[in-house]
Amino acid sequence: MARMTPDDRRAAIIAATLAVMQRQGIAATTVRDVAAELDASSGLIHHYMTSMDELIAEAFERAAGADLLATRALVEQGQGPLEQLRFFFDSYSRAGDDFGMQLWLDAWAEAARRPELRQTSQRLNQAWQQLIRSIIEDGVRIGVMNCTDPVAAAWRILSLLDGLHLQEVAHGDSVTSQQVTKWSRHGAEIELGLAEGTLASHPTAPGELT
Amino acid sequence: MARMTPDDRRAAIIAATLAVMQRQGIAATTVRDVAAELDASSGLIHHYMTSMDELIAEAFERAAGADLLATRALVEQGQGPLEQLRFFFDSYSRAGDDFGMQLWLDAWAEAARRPELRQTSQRLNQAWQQLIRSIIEDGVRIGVMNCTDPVAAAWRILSLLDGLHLQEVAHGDSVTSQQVTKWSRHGAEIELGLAEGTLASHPTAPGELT
DNA sequence: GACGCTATTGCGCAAATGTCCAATAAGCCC
DNA sequence: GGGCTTATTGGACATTTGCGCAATAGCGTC
Repeated sequence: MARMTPDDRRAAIIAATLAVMQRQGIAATTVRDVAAELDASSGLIHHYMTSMDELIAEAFERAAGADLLATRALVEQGQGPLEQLRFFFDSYSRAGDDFGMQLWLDAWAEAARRPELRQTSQRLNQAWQQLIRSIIEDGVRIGVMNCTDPVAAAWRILSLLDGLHLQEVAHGDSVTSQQVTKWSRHGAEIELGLAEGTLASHPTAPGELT
Repeated sequence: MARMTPDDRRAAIIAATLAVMQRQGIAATTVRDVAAELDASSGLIHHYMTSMDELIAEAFERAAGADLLATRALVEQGQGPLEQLRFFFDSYSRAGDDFGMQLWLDAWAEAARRPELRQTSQRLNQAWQQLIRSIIEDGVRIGVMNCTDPVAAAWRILSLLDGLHLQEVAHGDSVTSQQVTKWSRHGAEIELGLAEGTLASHPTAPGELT
């Protein structure tokens, strides 16, 4: 294997770990799999990471953190809180695809037993909630949303999204992807006193995929 | 080890598995741990269970199924849909204590890799949703609840509960137990067009703990 | 071109895991 | 009490895991 600078190698290891994690889930990710993905030796991973925990926590943070940044960036392009919330849902459906969501399921379950992973997962979930909360507070301030407790409402909207996605990813045909999209948006409409359809997917959202 | 009838032994194995699962999580439950809990040999477990998957699925079903039955029983004691829904929340907070909920987190995450567990988990989640749905349909029929899509509303209420509990169990101090109770009930009130406080914990609910 | 630093290798080790199987012994019927 | 059924044992086996270590090789410096 070509010799690399420590920074580059570290980044490459995390990227490879991420690929394996997405393919097999956190629990089934092994040092040897990561090494194979890198086409390198297993010893190399331990030369950079002191433990498997550290490796997993760091890779998860990178994956989930990237989703958060992408959503934040898209939200900031929205004109006003309503469009911002619409973009939020657009982006979240994409970030919460099967791969990403299985990662979150693993992280939540493993959080009880992996302290580093737990911290990362908690911090990112709080960041998601704050993103929603600030949109709601803006919406209330300019009078397009109705909400007496933005903190609670933000946790509810986030939890509803996660709970629905969870059913879709864990059980497949209980709840379909379209239902998650439709039901979660409608839930937010009810929560914030919006007319039905207000949060329906914006057909010309910037950065839209498919 | 004393010789037992197959039925009794099978029940004992499942009970022991459950104890280990609660202590260590589903992913970390091993045949040897279960055998040690039983104070029996590891071979005995495979004499009754064809695979580890079956063992785990069956133990999970027993634990989660009991919670469902308990909640159903309590709900049936409610006079009218409003009290029934109140009892539902009372019972769910109890069923969803840290042990029970961590089990669900493990189950959802492991569902992708354990087909039998996946089936069990999916079936039970659907049963929970149907329980809520039937309460809502009754409530709409007699005019005390307002809901145009009981199926979607039931999934939302269940997912909201799961999503909030998830934060509480996985992250501890992001969301407190009281907030889960308060926020999930208020979410259902908004969803069903009920006055705030309608679903607040009933002080004299039968079978109430603590 | 020689030298030194260190990225990289490749194997070995100990522990853990699911599964299987021949041997043992406990209860039941005659 | 003898014999049959089968619950139960206890360990063997192959595999996988995280981790450590001595050896090797790539790259910069003089």
